[in-house]
Amino acid sequence: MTEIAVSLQDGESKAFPQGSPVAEIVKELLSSKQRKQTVAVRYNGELLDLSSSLGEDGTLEPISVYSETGQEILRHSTAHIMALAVKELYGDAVKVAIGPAIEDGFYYDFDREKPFSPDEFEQIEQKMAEIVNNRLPFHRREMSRDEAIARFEQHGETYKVELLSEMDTNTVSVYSHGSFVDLCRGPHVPDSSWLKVFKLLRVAGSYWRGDEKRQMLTRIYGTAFADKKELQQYLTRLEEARKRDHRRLGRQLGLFTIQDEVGPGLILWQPRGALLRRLIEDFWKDEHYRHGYQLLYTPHIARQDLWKTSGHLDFYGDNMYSAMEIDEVMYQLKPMNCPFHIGIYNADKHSYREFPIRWCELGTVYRYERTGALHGLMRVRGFTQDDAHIFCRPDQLEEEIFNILDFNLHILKTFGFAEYDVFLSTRPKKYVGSDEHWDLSTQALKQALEKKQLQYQIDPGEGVFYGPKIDIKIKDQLGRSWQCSTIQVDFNLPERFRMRYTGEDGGEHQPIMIHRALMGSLERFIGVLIEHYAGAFPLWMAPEQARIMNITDDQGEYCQQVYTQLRQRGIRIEQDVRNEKLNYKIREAQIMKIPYMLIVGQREKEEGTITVRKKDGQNLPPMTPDAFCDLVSAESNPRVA
RNA sequence: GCCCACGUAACUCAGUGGUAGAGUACCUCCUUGGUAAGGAGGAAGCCAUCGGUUCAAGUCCGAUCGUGGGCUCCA
Repeated sequence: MTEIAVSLQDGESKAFPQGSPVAEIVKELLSSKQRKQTVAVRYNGELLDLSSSLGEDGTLEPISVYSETGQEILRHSTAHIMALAVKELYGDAVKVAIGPAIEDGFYYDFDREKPFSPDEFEQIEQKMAEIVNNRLPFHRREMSRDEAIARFEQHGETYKVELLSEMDTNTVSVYSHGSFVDLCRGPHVPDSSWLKVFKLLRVAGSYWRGDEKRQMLTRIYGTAFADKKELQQYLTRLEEARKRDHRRLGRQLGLFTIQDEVGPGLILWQPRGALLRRLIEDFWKDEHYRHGYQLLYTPHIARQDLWKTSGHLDFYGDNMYSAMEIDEVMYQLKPMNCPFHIGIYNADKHSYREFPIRWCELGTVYRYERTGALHGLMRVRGFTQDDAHIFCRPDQLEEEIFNILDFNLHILKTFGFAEYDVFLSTRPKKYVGSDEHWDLSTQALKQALEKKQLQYQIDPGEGVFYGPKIDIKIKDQLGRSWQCSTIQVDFNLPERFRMRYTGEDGGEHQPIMIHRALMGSLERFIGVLIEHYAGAFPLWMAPEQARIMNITDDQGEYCQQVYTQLRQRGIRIEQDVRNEKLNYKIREAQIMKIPYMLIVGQREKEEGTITVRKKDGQNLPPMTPDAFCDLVSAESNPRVA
């Protein structure tokens, strides 16, 4: 007999024949209850819905386990079951911290003398499966904060006690399942039998409350899904993401290498990567010329005194490399380009009529990053910023910021990024400059954002020491966010370096300085680009646009001839005249993600043509090399791409 | 920097204390083949580095360097 079973979180359960109006039943059941509860709805024992939240107005919202909320509940409950399993296995040797659901899964932080190792996953998973099979109910209870503190203290759960003692509510909710009681807001599934599909993924260290001065805990990450198929899809997605990891593709496509001998976080650009970078740089320079910028070049080191004047030594010293002595004077590697641009400014007297002055530079800087922070191209120790500094009058500030935002979005769009997160970062704890200046510049950034009609979030206290900033973050394939663009107002350096201009009134005034980078750093930006395109770059930045290949040795000479012709016309072409089968050559070109393969056999040689095979496998009708040139030039302009 | 894992040929990886392995790439030869891997042979490794345990260490232990996943920090 088919039936619907509805179980409430407090353990009560009722069955009804199929066809019963589920929402009505649940509503009726819940109407006699005091609090919001999660209820499970099963058809023939199969889990169908997580229903929850009898709202204030008495309406019922069913929650599917496939919905975002449903998944979150599943995962959160799985985290609790994992904690229970761990407690049952290791008892008082383990203290629990926190265990939330996160994007794609959950984690739980534990404090244990010997950190967990993945070798223990099997044991824990087995225990979890056991608990799931026992259909252990989740019971929600409310108690006073003091009672809860007493309870957790008794069990030695000091982390929970710390959390509780900082809460300002009098009543808290706890969930119990078996021997494990956890401080938790809920909601949870009614019982553990809901949690069929889960997997522990990895262990990681994490500081208690995210504070590196506090206890290092062991975090176990896992995930849970409504069914096996969903889990499988998730694992497949991870695998796909791994395939487009820029470190893997960087190796495969011959773009860059990082070698122990040279040092961590220092990039060696291989010929193809160097070409890709040059194409990006050329485009960047060209666009800056069009947008009224002038290009600068500055050195990599400067006297230490310069960094004292700029305040970098005080505020950024931990990230700078040690000084070197040259002719009894101390010098240091630059972590930023700004002081040099200011030096160029101060080389001349300036008038308000020149403003805004827009100076840009692809400036290579060196910053000490802790080893654990390094990550492929994304986080390195030596990198090239696409830096610029704009000097203007206060009345030009807002408009200039607006212009930069506009330019910024144009550049990102050309590179194929239409989605990003925008943040406005405000005054940090460690800062220079007056509060008045900070407020003024924060306001200008805000207004420009609003005028540009950009959605943004406020990142409180995340500004640089010398000013507030707008950051634009791009997401990589694994969903990690990388800050690329940054626009920063600075009232500080102009003051420190006594920058001046002559105003309309003939008096001396101080210019406002804006720092900005659009791509952030070439290294990181290219890293994001590699993952974004999975290495298959658009024609305008593909290091190798075409590869010509002969079928037999007979066409070797013809191949060479066409190759030379196309190269002279500026096509980025390579030739493959090895004694290999065509299949083999195509396969290799395909793996290298080359947009066009030009095939020449006997037929083409006789007709003076080439056969063009596109990356997607499509063949174009035979054409002359000249016709191909026209085709490529039309397609390889970034401004129309 | 902190926690865990890892480091073997150019690359991807086997190798659970007893003579160092595979596939790919590379070199030579055969093959001249029309849209994603033709065949045969060859060369290639101080098993990251340093120290220890052992009759014996790629394998066990420690340190250092590096990498990966996180935490913290950040373009």
